[in-house]
Amino acid sequence: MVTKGEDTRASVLGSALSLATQLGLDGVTIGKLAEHVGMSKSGLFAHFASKENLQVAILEEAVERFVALVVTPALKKPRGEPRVRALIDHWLAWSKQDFMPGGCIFVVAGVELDDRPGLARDRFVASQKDWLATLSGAARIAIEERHFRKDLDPEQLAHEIYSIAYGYHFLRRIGDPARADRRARAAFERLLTDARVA
Amino acid sequence: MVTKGEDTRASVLGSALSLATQLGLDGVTIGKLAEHVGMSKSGLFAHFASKENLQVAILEEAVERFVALVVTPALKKPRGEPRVRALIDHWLAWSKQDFMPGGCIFVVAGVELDDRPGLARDRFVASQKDWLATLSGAARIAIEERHFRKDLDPEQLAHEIYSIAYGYHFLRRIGDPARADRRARAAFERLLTDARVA
DNA sequence: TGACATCCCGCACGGTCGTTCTATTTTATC
DNA sequence: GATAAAATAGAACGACCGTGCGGGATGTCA
Repeated sequence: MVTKGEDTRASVLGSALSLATQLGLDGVTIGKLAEHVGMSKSGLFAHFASKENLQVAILEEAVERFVALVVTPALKKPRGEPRVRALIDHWLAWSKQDFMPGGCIFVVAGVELDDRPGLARDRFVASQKDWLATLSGAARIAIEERHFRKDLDPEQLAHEIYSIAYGYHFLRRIGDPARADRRARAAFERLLTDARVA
Repeated sequence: MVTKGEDTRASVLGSALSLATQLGLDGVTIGKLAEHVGMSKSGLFAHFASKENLQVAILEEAVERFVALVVTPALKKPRGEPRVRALIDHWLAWSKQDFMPGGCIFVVAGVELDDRPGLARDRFVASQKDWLATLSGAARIAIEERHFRKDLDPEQLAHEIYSIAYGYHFLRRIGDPARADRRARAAFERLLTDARVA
């Protein structure tokens, strides 16, 4: 059964996630968030007990959605290159989700939490390590399936996929988003072509 | 002649730049900055007249240093691939500069200014467009010099160099910085190898 | 319907924010 | 060394920050 409190908390987190992509994790103040969801500061605050907890909760909400929208669907694809491609495709779609009007929350969090030890940073770093492991794992499977070259370094591939996606996030804002999309896809194609067996 | 005011302003901007890489542009509050340089809030504030101006000034200081440390030295290298390589090498060194303890200021600014129209954002976007133009220009010259393939898309190459560098910035923080460095360099090598004439 | 737990609000607290005054000190010029 | 100009300090402002407390509203279940 879903209590009223859990319900409120979930919808607050949805708004908080959206706000965080635009204003940063620090920019999501209790006051602004409360106004945004039509609650009092203190009423909202009671759900999280501290701002740091709120930030961690935002990250956990984001990870949950990321897994649901990117990782899980890709795992249903056949092992090997198709699964790697699915991860990439869903990832590109991810940073355009409506609930993240300011772009990928992990990019935002990465910059902010960089130099700030604490629970939020720990949670973020763990999520990114997980994600890199997922990427390199999929690449390793593609090698096993003989889709990719035997001498391919799966972690290097994961690193480069990660870079292109993060670069995409920035370049989309500087120039024409459609062009950035095309260029990112072209970069991925070059990457995959290079990874395939000769 | 250098007046006292110009001198103070310059040293304040140096501190502000350092702080901004760790706390973000918004995180550089007048109070913290004043304490950091041993001045009063109001005395410091008089130099910039508004926080937005301060942020723009920080960006201009950063651009100036970037040109001096990355662009200008590379322009002294021979046209073609050597110059492209120099741009890349100096760029990697750039984000490790002592005066940017929190990493590349442009990455930080990019995330923060994303959704915030204003002078600071305008200044940032202009700087990044300039930089992309410099990169693709160097690539175009390398094509003319027959170092790179004739059918190479210089803007695509610029886009990919940009992505690898920005990805490097993030990956350096998640795992082992030395490993991130090696992987970024490997990615660049692959990029250049692919760009060369067959 | 009554009892009780949960949820939420109003209010207040000490701090810090950006910014604006006025006054004082320091610097540059003759 | 006098004087005008520039640089800095001090105190104050209204606004917002994160956070705690006490009580009223709302939901849950016998």
